[in-house]
Amino acid sequence: MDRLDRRILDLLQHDGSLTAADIAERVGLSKAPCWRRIQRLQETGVIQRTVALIDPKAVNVGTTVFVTVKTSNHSAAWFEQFVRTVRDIPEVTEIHRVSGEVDYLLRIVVPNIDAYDVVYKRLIAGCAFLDVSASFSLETIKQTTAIPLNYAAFDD
Amino acid sequence: MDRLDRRILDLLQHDGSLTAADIAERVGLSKAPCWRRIQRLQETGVIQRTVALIDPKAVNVGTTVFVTVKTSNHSAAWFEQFVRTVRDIPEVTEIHRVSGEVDYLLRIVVPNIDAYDVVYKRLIAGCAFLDVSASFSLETIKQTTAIPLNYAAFDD
DNA sequence: GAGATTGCGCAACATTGTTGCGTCCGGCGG
DNA sequence: CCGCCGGACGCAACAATGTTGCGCAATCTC
Repeated sequence: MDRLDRRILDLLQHDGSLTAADIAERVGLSKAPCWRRIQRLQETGVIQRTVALIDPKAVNVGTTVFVTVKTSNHSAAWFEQFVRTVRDIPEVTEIHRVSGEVDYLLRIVVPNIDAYDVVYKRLIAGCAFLDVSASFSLETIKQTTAIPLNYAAFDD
Repeated sequence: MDRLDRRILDLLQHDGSLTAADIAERVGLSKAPCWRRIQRLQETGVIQRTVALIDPKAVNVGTTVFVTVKTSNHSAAWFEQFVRTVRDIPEVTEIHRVSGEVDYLLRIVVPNIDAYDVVYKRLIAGCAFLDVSASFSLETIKQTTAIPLNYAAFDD
């Protein structure tokens, strides 16, 4: 993993439809070795996958909700039940166990508040919580999947 | 936008490297009209773009922090200054104005806690806050960019 | 300093993207 | 009831891109 790989990653995480020839030209390589680097980055899992990003509002799923959760039952059994409950709900796009006041933070994407309530009821039906608190996104000011690659520390 | 478009979108948001022929076969279409549908979805902005997803840990940027922010200055000028401050920080991957106890929620991606502190200092240098509270992700249980497309209400 | 290793570039071939055209189905007006 | 018209599909050809093998140069190792 050198500077070239980093530049390739940065190009691809902003535009995954770039051709190997495009990238080769921009990083100053010919297309075959560039393609092989991309291939290696995929096979080693540095590039997990490439996906299409859909405009949520264009498909009427434009409401994002952040839900914080507290549990009173800090057991492995509760955790497993919790994961089983939330992992397969497609509206739940992120689940983090976090430090601080709350125990878990969920990111939920739904068409509207009514649809959130359906998800909420499905949550509390599958699992016991000490507290569940929803915070609706009124305006998404920025949103990107790009990871900052300015940290030069990882030149192997 | 019909059922076929929805299936195409769902395939592409899980694997953007699928060829038009692959998708055509899975949705029961021949490749030309399928390609034209994909093209139309891109041109109308339903598909915003396709990107490569990078394993954060593979590039040593594996720490996610959720930062909630309160302001005492609810003015348009403050908002503009806030957006200017945070929008161009690459470590800040999401900015939401939210309902509830706090005013804004930021999602920040950094290599470690020290790097978060650098971002924090950059934040408070550019903008005045009533409160800033960080919550570190200790474990990412689920993470996806896929939007739930099970809502059949949008058959135009 | 010689051999081994790694990565690059060139060139050929396979696969996929892209376009034009003819056909079929469904809706609309005569 | 019939014929016209618009939209979407399928087929086939062509252009662009992905993919692979091979030879060469630079670097590292011993």
